[in-house]
Amino acid sequence: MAKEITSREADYSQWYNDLIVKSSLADYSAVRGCMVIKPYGYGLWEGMRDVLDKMFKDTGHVNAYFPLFVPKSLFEAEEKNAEGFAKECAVVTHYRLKSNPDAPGKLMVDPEAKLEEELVVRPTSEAIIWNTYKGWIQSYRDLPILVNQWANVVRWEMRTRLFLRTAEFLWQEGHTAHATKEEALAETVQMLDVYAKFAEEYMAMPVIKGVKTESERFAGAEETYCIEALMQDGKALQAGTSHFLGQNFAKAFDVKFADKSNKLDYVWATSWGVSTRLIGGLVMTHSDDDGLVLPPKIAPLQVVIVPIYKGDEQKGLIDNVVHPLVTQLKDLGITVKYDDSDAARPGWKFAEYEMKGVPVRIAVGARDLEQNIVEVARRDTKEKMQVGINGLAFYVKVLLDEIQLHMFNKAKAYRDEHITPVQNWTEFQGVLETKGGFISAHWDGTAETEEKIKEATKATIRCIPVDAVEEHGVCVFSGKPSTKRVLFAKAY
RNA sequence: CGGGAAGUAGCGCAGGCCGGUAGCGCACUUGGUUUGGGACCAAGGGGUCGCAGGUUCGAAUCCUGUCUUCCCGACCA
Repeated sequence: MAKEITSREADYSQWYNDLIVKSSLADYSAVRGCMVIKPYGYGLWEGMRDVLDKMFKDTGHVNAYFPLFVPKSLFEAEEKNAEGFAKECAVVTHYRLKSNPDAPGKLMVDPEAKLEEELVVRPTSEAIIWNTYKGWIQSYRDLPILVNQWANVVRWEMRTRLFLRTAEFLWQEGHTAHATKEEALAETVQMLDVYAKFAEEYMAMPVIKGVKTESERFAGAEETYCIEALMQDGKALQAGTSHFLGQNFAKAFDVKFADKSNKLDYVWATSWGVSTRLIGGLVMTHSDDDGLVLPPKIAPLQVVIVPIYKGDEQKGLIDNVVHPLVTQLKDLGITVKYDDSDAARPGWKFAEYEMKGVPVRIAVGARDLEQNIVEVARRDTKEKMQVGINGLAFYVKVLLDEIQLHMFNKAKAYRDEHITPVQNWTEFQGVLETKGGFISAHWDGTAETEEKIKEATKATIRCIPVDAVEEHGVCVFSGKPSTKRVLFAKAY
C-alpha cells in the first residue's frame, strides 16, 4: 500500500490535500502560499485551457498579453477596484540586489536601487489594460475590443489551499470595450453562458448561474455574474465570474469614443475570468476515496491498457492484439497509453491509474485472448465488463461518452438534492448544520441582513439565481418583504 | 495576521524528556523467481536530523531566532 489517502469521511480537507499530492497534480513549494503544478495537473489545465480558448475565439475574442507589473499610480486610478485589492497586493520597490558586507556570500536589497514609483504585481489587469485601451480607442469604429489574456496573477492570501486559493495562480481574464451599455451587458451574459457550458459539458460540474449581491460583487463592477458549484462536503465554490463594469474604468482612465454623430461618450466595459481554481472544483465534485475521477472530455489520459502475462511469449501475443487497438483508439481521437512497463505488476498499475482518475482501463491477459475478449473497467462506477475485441475501439468511444454523461448526472443529482428551500430562521440554521449545501431562502435585499446572517452562521449569499422566480415572501432573517429567493451556503 | 500542531533517507515514522557520531517500514539499485487488484528471496546504496545562531569537550536531542506546511479563527477567487 504505497499510496493511500485519507477518506473523505475521516477528514475532508486532508482527503483533498492527499489527493492532490498523491495523484501528482501539484506539490507544495519552497515559496509560502505558492504551489508547483506538476505535469499531470498542468496537463489538466492545458486541456481546460484549449477548450475555453476555442470557445473564446468562436465568440469573436482574440488573445493578447499585458505586463505583470502595474505602476501604483495606474493601479489606484479606479478607486473602488484599488481599495478592494489593496490588502493583498505584492509590491516591487527595488530593482537590484548587492553583496551583503555583513554576511559574506549573501545578498541584500540595494537601498540605492529604490524605484521612483512602486510597481504592483497584478492581482487583476483592469488598470494596465484600460490605460492601454485609451490609446486604442478614438471612434465607435474601434469598438468593440474583445481581448482575452492567459496569465498569472498574485493575491497575497493569508491562508492558502492547493488550487483553491494560492498566492499566485493561473487564469484567463477577458477585457472587452463596447459602444453601448446593452452590448456590454450582452457580452457579460454571453461569457457567463460560455463558462456554464464549459463547466457542465466538459468538466461535468453542474453550476448555478446567478448575480452577486453588492457585498460579494467585484470591486469596481456594476454587476457581477457568477457560476456557483457545490462540492461533496456541502460547501459552495465560486467557479467563474463575469463582470459588467459600466463606465467605471473608462471614466477612471478617460477612455472616450466618438459615436456616429461625433458625440463623445465613455466606453462600456466587461471583464471575466476563470482560474486554476477550477481544478480544485473538478477534484471536489467527482473524486472518491480511491483517488481522482476525471471526466473523459478533460482527462489528460482517457484510456490505459494494462497487459497481464507470464513470459515473453504471452507478452508477444498480447502485443499483437493491443498495438492495433491503440491505433484504432487514436484514430477515434481517444488518448490512450499502453502501459507495458515491466517495472510494476498489474495490481499496482490498477491502483495507480485509479488514483489518477483515468476514465477507462483495459486489462488484457492470456486468458482473455483465448476467448477473444478483454476486461474493461470504468473509473466512475468501478464496474468491470468483459468485452469482445472486435469493435472494442468503438465500444470504448461510446463508453467514454456514457461516463461523461453519468458523471454529470450524478453530480447534478447530488447538487439538486442539496438545494433546500426553507421558510424560517430555525429551518435555515437546522439545514445548514445538518445537511449543508445551498439553502434557497427569501432575503430582504439589505447588506445589513446579509452581514448578520454571515456572522451568525458563516453562510453567505452565493448568488441570486438568474432564473429565480418572482414570488412574494418574507425574509428568512428579518421578516421584511421579499420578491425572490436567493441561495445561501458556506463557501470556499 | 492571532491560536494550535509538525519538519529526522524519495514517502510514512521512531529516537528527543535523560546530549556521546542515526534507526524502522515502504520506495530505490543489482541478480533471480514472478505477473488476473498495490509480489517474493538475496545482496546493496542513500540522511550536513528544515535553516541560522548559541550552550557544551561533544547537539537530531538543550536554548534563541527564522523558514515551510497542516488545522482553527479574521480576510479573500
